[in-house]
Amino acid sequence: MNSDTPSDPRYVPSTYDPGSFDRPSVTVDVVLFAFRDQQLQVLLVRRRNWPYQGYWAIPGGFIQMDESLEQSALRELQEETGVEDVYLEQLYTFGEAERDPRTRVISIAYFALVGADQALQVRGGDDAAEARWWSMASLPPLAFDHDRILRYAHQRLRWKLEYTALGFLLLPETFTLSELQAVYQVVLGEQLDKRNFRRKILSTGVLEETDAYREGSPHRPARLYRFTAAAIELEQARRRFP
Amino acid sequence: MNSDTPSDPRYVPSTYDPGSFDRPSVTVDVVLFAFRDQQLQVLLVRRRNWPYQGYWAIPGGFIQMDESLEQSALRELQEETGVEDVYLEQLYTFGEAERDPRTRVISIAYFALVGADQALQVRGGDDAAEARWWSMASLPPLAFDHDRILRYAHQRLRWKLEYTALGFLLLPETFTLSELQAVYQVVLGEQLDKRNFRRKILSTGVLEETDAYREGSPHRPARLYRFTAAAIELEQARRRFP
DNA sequence: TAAATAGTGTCTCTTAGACAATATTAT
DNA sequence: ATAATATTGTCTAAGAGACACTATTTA
Repeated sequence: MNSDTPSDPRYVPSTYDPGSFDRPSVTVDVVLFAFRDQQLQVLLVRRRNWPYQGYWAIPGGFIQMDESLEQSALRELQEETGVEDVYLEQLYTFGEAERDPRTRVISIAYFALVGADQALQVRGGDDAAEARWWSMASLPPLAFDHDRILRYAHQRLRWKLEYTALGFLLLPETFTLSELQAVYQVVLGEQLDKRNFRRKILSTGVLEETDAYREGSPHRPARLYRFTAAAIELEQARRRFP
Repeated sequence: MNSDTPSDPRYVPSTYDPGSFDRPSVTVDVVLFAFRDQQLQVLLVRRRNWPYQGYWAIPGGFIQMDESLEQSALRELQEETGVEDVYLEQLYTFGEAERDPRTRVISIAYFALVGADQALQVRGGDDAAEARWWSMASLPPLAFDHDRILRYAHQRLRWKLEYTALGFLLLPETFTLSELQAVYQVVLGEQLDKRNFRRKILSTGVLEETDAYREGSPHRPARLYRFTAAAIELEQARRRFP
C-alpha cells in the first residue's frame, strides 16, 4: 500500500469529486400481490404526470441517498399506498437504456406479498392520485416496461408456491386448508387433489392447528390453521445470506 | 389523458430537467468462475487506486448511459480481463448506503461461468494493473463488500449444480464424465457415487457422446462427451423471460 | 333428510441413494 | 501381470400422483 495514503483501506482524499461520471437515476418498484375475492390481485397506482400520464404503474420511486434498497422499497410502498408489514424480497434489476423516455433509469424491482387482512388499508399517496387492486386476470395497460416486470414477478410467485410452502403469506393470520388450496390453485392455474395437497402441506411442518373453526356456513365448519413462526424465519434465513 | 400532452404516452416536455434528484453511482460487477487445476477459481483484479488500493476486487465498473446492464457487464469484463464468450446471468443488486466510502454506489452483480479453455486468455486492463485467478479455497482480502458478493455467487453456483445439469459450462468443449463429476464434487464439496452421477446426468439429455476418447494416460481411455445445443438454449430460455 | 363442504387412506410408479464387479488400456 | 481408471446394474426406501368414501354441520 502506498505510504502517501492512510492505512485505512476505506480512505478517500477530501478532494474527491463524485460528480465526474454521468449517473443514471435509480428507482425501486414493488410488485405487491394479495389474494382477494378468490383472485390473485396486484396493487397498482395511477400516474398523475407524464410520461404515461393516466397509465397504471407498479408503485415505486427514486431512492434516497441514505437508505438501503430494501428501506426504499418499504418507504415507497408506504407513501404511495399506505401498506406496511409485507413480505419482501428482491426480484430483478431492469436497466435497458430506453425503458424510461425521460432519462436513463435503473429500476430495482422487489417482490412483495401481503395477507388479505392487511390488504384492505390501501390509499393513494402524493405521487399517485389513486391506488387500487387489480386482478392479474384483467390488467389495464401499464406504464413503461411494467408489464414485463409484473409477468416476471408472477413467474416468481408461481415458482415460490411450487417449491415452497409459503402460500399462506397471501392469507390472513388464520385460514382453512381449503382456503390455502384455493390460493395454490389460482396462482398455479391448475386443480389440485385435496388429499395430496393436505398431506404435502402438513408434512412441511410450517402449519399448526388452532382450536378455532370457520363458522357460519351451511355445512361442516373447517378447522383454522396458522403458520408457525419457524416457517417464516426459515425462509428469511434462506434469503438473508446475500 | 390531458389534452395538453401529445397522445404518445412516452411524451416528455422539452423543458424536462433530469438533474433534479440526487443520483447514486451505478456499477456492474462480475463474478467469473472457472474450473482450473482441479479447483474452483474466481477471477479478481487488483485495485490501483483508493479506496482499497492494492486490494483484490471483483472486476466491474461504472455503467455507460447507452448500454444495457448486461452489455456493461460484458464490456467491463472484456476491458479489465480480456475475457469474452461467457455464460452470464444477473445475480443480485447490492445497494447499502455505506458500502463504498466515496459516494453512494449501487452495484448490480452478475454471475458468469467460463470454460477452462477460454479461461487462459486473461490479462490486466487499464483500471486494473493485474488480473488473475484465485482458488475459492484461499482468497485474499477483498475490497468493499466483495466477499459477500462472492459468497452469494458461490451459493448460486452450488444451487445451479444441485438443481440443473449445467456444470459443463465450467469445462472445455469436450470432457469425460469423470472430469464433469470432479467439477460437481469440488463445487458441492462432497463425494458423489460414480454410477448414480452418470445415471442422473445422462438422464437429463444435456450430454451426447462423441467418437473421441481422452488418450495418453496409462489406463483405459475415457469417452469424451459434449453438451447438446438444446441444453444451453433451454437454460437461456428459462432465464430470458424477465 | 338434503345439501354442502370437511376430512381421511391406499396403491402404484418414479426417483434417489447405497452398493461392487468387470473392462480396457499402458507399462 | 500389474496398475490405473472406465464402465455397468440391482435393490431398497421415500416421495408423488391417482383415486372415493365417510363425517359434520345447517337449513
